[in-house]
Amino acid sequence: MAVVAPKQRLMDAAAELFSSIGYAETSLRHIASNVGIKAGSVYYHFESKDEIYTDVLLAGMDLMIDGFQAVETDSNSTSMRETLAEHVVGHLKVLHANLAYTSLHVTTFRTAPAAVRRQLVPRRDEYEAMWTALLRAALPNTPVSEISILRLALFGAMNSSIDWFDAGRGSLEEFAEVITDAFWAGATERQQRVAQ
Amino acid sequence: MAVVAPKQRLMDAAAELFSSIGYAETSLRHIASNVGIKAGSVYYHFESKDEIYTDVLLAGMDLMIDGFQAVETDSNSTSMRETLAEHVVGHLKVLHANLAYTSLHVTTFRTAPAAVRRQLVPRRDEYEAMWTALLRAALPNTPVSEISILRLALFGAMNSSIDWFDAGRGSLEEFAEVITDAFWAGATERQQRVAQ
DNA sequence: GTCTATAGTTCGATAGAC
DNA sequence: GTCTATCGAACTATAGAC
Repeated sequence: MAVVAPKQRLMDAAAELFSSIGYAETSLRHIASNVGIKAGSVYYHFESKDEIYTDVLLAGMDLMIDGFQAVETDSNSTSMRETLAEHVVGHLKVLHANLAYTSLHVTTFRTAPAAVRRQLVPRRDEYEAMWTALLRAALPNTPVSEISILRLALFGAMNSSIDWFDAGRGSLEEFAEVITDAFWAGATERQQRVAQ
Repeated sequence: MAVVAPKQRLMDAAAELFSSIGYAETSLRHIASNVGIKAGSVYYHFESKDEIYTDVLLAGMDLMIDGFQAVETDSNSTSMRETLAEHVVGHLKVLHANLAYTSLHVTTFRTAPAAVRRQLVPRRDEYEAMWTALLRAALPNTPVSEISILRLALFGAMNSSIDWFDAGRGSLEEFAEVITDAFWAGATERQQRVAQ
């Protein structure tokens, strides 16, 4: 029975603290103490605080990308409406199953050090491109500029749930349904209006 | 010709820095230097860094509340769909016209010191209640639990624009239209489904 | 692989001169 | 109302013992 790697345990502790009190407010002493070692020892595993941050953010985005691809693979949906719905559920499930890692992209990425941000941008672009392609396929008659807006608004709606979703008081599936209905009905209605 | 009050100038500088680099990363020395004074002098105007933060957040939320009420007063819309659209535009306009103040509620409020958060909660609740009442009036046949989800998703979609909206490449009105269509069409479609 | 000890910085806040 | 000077605390990161 393998023990969890120290590097992984440090990343878990760091992710938890980053997302609960913020990056700047989280000290290496605090991270280290949460895994039972001293601050100086952290430097055996990581070169800097920024490296921990970068690794955590990369891991978070990889989870989202893997989640998207898993939906593609498992899906046997017939309609685009259904495919979209599955991806919305998938996004929300991966997001909330790994909140400490994934929520940082919503909450703190914006003020991350430039060097950290630079290393993350390609991976984030990759995920965004997957969604753009999905929406273009689902709404072939919607102008590209509007697809952009739709994707950003959809991300905003889904990701805001990190602040308010409480697993004890509702299901992710219910939220996914409401959101999918909104964006699907709104976009198809607009398409019909333009077609007239 | 009255000069801008020093307190106001400090708040402007602080809000700008808080929103661009984050609260913890912003030093009093930096704020002070941006208005041409020294860090020690800030304490003549404010009791602490937290007090500046609280005042900025309160001012930001007051702007949103005033904006909502201004829409109510000016509105001569006939349909609920139109009233909702006006409020979406209003929210987005006030949000983006005062980004340094208002965006902090989206970006940093979550990790604000407990004492700061406590002083803000009533004011934020007030604004949220206005929107809940609006949505309940607009969608009288939608269950209350779903109104909650709709409001949170709508806020998420609207507020995410602080990260991506570029006044040079699109209009707030266009975004407001897309969003209003989405939430209106989705919610009304769901109502009809339930009614059947 | 973890420890102690500490260098070197920066921070919020205070005191007192002007 | 702003200044200088500084206190005490906290931080990242390094060096070297074990």
